[in-house]
Amino acid sequence: MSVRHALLALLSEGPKYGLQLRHEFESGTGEVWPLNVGQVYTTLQRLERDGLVESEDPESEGPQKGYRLTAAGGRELDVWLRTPPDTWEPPRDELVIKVLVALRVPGVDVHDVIQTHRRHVVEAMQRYTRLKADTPDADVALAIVVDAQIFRLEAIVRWLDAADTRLAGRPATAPATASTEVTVPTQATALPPRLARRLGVRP
Amino acid sequence: MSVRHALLALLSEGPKYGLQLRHEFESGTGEVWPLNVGQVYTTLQRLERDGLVESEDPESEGPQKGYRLTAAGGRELDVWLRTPPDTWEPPRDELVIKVLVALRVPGVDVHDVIQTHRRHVVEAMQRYTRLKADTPDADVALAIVVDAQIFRLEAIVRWLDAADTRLAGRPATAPATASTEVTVPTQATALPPRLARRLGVRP
DNA sequence: CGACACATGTAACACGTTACATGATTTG
DNA sequence: CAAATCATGTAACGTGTTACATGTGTCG
Repeated sequence: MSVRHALLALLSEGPKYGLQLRHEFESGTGEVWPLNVGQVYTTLQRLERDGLVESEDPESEGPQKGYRLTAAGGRELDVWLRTPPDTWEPPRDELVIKVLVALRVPGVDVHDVIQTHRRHVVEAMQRYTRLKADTPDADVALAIVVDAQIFRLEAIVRWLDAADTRLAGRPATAPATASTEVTVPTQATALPPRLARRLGVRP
Repeated sequence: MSVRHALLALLSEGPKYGLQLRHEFESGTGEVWPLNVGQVYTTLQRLERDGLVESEDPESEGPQKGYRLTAAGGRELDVWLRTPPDTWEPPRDELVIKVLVALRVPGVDVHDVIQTHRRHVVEAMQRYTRLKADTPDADVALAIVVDAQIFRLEAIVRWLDAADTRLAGRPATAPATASTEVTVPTQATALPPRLARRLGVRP
């Protein structure tokens, strides 16, 4: 539901059209999250259907089709800005589920699984910490996004450690029929492509 | 993608049927995340279509339709268990987007928005901290889920504070045409219904 | 019998992703 | 002119949600 409301927010500054909204969304969030153009158009259609947005006369100016925020759209936006994301029913967390179900898979050592993930997360944290150092002070949006990512990853590491402790001294599930050793697709330790581009780094 | 693979994990213990998978998923994750039955069936169908799972003769026993993990399913599961969730392209974070786009909404004080969310998140943290104290030691799954939630919320609070600092002394956007004060749907400070039930608390 | 739980499924919808199609305008 | 960019859209697919439909068996 983020895109829908983000578009409303951008339109609160004044009428805008599809591609423009894409650009402003991406630049406004530190160029980190790509936004599919197709989704912009379909979302605008749904917003118009729901009366949160109006499209202007396509006759007026050039090939662009401008959209304007309605009063109802303004109210919707205002509520969204102050409504906390569900701290209520906690969101399904893939990593948590992964660790918990790993407990029931025969022949899998949960400690192994946890440590594998820990390594990856720590690597990612180091990448972002480096990126933070390289971020120009002027780019507040990027700085804020990077902060969020670092804090998030840090929390994951702490949780992995806590879980590892909780699960220590636990009987390993019976070894599988055959030891299915699988080579893991190790991701190279480099910047995510978008962020690399963001900093003008050539891969 | 969590449900798909979680089902594979549960099936790695042996053949199971739809409702059974639902029960085991929920009990295995601390009874925190409800799993829709319909989704179980459709997911099983897709898994069978993709050759990761086989359905047993429906003739054999009673009304249940058992599913069995295939070799391909086992490989898929093994890879999934050791593949880190995308630390790569960071996941779109609704709260981050909310704060960033709030910067561009006329008449909205970002500091206000941030503090509103901070209050909600701290409240949620307190709920979960209390819940943690009430959780019997035997319930490892629930303890792990609650840990994850607490660490996650803590990271959000830290990030909100960092963002607030970064955005301090920033010119407030021009006041809106009319001061659109909106009463926020304040959620009662109580346990999430599922967790309340989980602890046998009567609402 | 009637209500309830078990068990399987389908339908409709929202959101997100990728890919493709179609014109208009700019620019080398 | 040809290619790239701007601008708008559509189609197909995966996942998740809610709601409904249908049978069977059990128990008061």
